[in-house]
Amino acid sequence: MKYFHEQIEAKWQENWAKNLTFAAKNNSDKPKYYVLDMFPYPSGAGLHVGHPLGYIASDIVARYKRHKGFNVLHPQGYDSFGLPAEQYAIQTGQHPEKTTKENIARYREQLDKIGFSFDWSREVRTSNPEYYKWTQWIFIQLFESYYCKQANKAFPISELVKVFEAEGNANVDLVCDDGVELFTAAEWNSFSTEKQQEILLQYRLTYLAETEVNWCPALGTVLANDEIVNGVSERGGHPVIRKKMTQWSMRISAYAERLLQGLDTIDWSESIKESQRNWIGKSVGASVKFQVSSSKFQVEVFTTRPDTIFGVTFMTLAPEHELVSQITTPEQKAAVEAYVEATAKRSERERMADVKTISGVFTGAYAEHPFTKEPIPIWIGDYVLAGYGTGAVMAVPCGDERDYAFANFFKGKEGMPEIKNIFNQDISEAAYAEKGGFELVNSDFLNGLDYKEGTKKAIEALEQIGQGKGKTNYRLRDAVFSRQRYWGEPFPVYYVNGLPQMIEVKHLPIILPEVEKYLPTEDGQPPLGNATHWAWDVEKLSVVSCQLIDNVKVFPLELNTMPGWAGSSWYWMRYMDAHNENEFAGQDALNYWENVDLYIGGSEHATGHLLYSRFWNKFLKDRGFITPEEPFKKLINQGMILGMSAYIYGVWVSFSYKNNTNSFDLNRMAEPVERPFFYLLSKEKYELLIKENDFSEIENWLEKKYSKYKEASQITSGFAFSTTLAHIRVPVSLVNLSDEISINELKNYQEQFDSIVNLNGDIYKTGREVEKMSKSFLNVVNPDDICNQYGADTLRLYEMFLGPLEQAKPWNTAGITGVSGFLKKLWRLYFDDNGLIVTNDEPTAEMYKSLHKTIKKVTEDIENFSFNTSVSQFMICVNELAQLKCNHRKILEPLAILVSPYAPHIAEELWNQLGHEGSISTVAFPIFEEKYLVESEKEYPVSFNGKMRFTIKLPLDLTAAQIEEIVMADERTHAQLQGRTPNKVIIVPGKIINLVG
RNA sequence: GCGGGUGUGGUGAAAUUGGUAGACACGCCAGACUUAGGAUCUGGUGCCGCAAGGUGUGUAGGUUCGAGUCCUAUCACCCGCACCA
Repeated sequence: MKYFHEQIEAKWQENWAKNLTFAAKNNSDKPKYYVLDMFPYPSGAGLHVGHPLGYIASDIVARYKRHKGFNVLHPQGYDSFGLPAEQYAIQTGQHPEKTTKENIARYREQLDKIGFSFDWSREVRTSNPEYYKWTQWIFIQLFESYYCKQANKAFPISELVKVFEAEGNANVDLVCDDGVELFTAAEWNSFSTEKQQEILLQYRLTYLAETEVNWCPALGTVLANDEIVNGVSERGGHPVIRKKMTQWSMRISAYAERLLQGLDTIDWSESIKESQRNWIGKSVGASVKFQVSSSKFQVEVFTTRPDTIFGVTFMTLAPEHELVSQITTPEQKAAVEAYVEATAKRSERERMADVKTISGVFTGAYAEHPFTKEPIPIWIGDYVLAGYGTGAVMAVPCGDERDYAFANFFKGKEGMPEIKNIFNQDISEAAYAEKGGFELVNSDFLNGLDYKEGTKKAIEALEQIGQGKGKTNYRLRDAVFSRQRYWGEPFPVYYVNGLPQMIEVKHLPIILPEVEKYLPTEDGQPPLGNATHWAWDVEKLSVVSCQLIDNVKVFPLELNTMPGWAGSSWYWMRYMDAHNENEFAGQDALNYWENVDLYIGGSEHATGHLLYSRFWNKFLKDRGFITPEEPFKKLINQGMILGMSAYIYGVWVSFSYKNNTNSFDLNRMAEPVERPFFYLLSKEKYELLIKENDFSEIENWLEKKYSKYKEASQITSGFAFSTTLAHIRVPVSLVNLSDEISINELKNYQEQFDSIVNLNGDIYKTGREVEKMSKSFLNVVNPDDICNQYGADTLRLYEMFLGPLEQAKPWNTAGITGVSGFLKKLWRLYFDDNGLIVTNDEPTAEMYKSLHKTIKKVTEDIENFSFNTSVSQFMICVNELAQLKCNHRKILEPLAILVSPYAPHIAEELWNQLGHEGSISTVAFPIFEEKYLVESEKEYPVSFNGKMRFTIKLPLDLTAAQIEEIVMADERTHAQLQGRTPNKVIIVPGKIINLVG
């Protein structure tokens, strides 16, 4: 009986689906284990072999935990709102829902082929109204909450109203917008409802405010900071500009400290934690207020070096700073305005690109030093960022490189005084930016102090005169939550007199309306502006036609939609109780599953999804909906699987000639002149050509071949070839396991390869290079193809065998024969040509040893997520058992269970063929027993001065003295020592023997 | 510039945490069986050397009886952040 994966795998996949083998129960006597994959965005391109890597790893853990007696939750779903489907809709007019459904169907088909043990009965799709109903609900909860700094948690906004009614807002310590006005209880109670609403908006955890946002004109939408990479949009790479817009934001900054502290409690990789710490960007220092001379204005700055307060030489404001226009003197007005305008025109990217160019303008205004009362000139400069701190700095050139460079650049100009040095250090060449190794001088009451003492004392003094205080600043900004897109969750919000009103929870979901076009409207409204039925009737309590809007009973609905990360910021909770119609998940289910024990996904979500998810989790905890502080206890980032692009090498040859007056491109002329063609060279030859820059061979060949042209076309002069070296990617699907490609096949494949000329026959050996796996690089390997040819079990084993899960590694299909052969070998332990050969004989000690070695290793490996070494161990074990001619049930039954998390289909089949009913998936995992590994002898390595010379087999119960005696008597020892006596003999029983001297 | 990570055969990678470096595979070489081989099986394969032997984990030092593993310095590459005050 031979091993045919085709028959086995389809059979078991059907069996699992039919019997709901992997459906998890929400109550059980077993301990729970929740293992989750980052759910995919179903793109039109389908899966390549890189995508399932993490799913295979998590599936092994899920299956292993079931064997170990856990009640395992291992769900899967789709992050199905998002930009690509919408872009496609704009191009084709197809509803994104349609393409999304098609893509999901294709994903599901591909996933099913790999034999995952997902509990599909809990599938979620973020674009389903039953799901986004609860995304809308969470949004409302955030709106109805505020954050108390003292209690360090969120509370219902209704409680804040009570506080305002009783005592106003002067004594509350809450996270809110900058510059909220102070009021007493009496004032609050006298305010109109509208005014009260406006004030509350400044405290809510999701709020509507005019803020400076990242506007991407090409995508027609705003983007959050984490959606911008190097100044351009993450999707599509379009430029992004700063723009003031009224947008929904999430007050994630309220959670900055908890998001930072929480990192110490979770088992994530150091690099992801570091990314998050970086993103949160905590810095401790002080805020200092400078009075602007002869005016009512104050400039507030944030500094991490309050100890250098006496070194302040000037101040710099960001060009966007609101005080700029108010403090600039008439003489400087023109120059300042020109500078501000020039800065505004530059994109974020341009500004980032040239950080070395120093620019700035003096405003003409002066501030007063808080202690010396000396005048300090106020400048503007684009090295100061509007978005960080207060958008203003106190410049201390002696202690900061940027201030130093700025001061030197404008040295001698109006408004730029001599640099003040407050360190007992030389600053003639550069600033002294260290936080140690100095003593403060020229600093009045700070003289003689160091950084630590100086900082402390400076803050105390500033507090005394009311011009500063200790402050912790975070780089983390509130997250913009509106998108001017169609394919996202609609907000459950309508507007009365421009003020947002929440729709009552019982009327959710507010379903995404149909639109004619997915583009923005002509007057620049978001796509939902195209909807005809998009107004809220407060009497009928339903969505009605926009024509009925009267702003009395019928009001306009919000036209923005939520960003892509909304739906993914809580989905792990929905899996716990995926069909609950009354709650986002039931209390019992939430209490039972708590949070995710193991989360596997890509590191590209380090600062986006993973930060937002932690934020929502903490919020829902604060409001008493859930109990865990963190959503994902352990996180593993699988490494990227890279592609092996195939290249052909050669020269592009094209022709041109000149007659007396005109230059012609012969390629454009009618026959008989040929088109440019690609003349193939071997990779070695190509590299040699590049090195030596010698084209004579090709040119000679061309000269010969085309001499007839010269005659035929009667061109006597100016006929020329141009040759350009190039290497071109070819589809890896056409390349065989020996890297060879048929030129004919390639020509038939695509027109662009038509012009290839190969003088060495039809077969060409391509060069391989490791690159990102991508459709555009023609190097995508499809898991379906691997499953069809080698089987899902082989694919699973090979993906794990490639190397450590977290490492990036190239995919090379050629190597798959190793694991494919292993499965065949495994099968042959159980079957020969005539059928089952398993016996009930008692296995030998060696067979037990091989098995238990494997039990030990595989158990440890799975616990340590070291899947590649498990596969090696399986191979070792099967090789040994084959050598031992082992066909003993007592060995082969446990072996099938050991293999089953990795290669579940073959394991099920073997289990059944061994006469068991039902699935192997919950059979107890074999237990390692030390007794089978106990050895009586050891092959000792004998070293002389640390160099291993020979080995000697000795009983393990010998003492060191006995070993020494035997070794010293050995002939080979005498040969090595050549009469010398060792100075020292080191013997570690059971390990090593080393003779020194 | 700051932070995180990685350097081991022709290739992917192992190494019980200080104890025989290169397990397990791919590839390659030789052989067997075959009409055939991209099937199967056997043996070999770090490098130099016919061999004895020498040498070898990015580089240079150090600790140790013994270092891929620990310490110091240094180089290269990858990832993240970056005028963050």
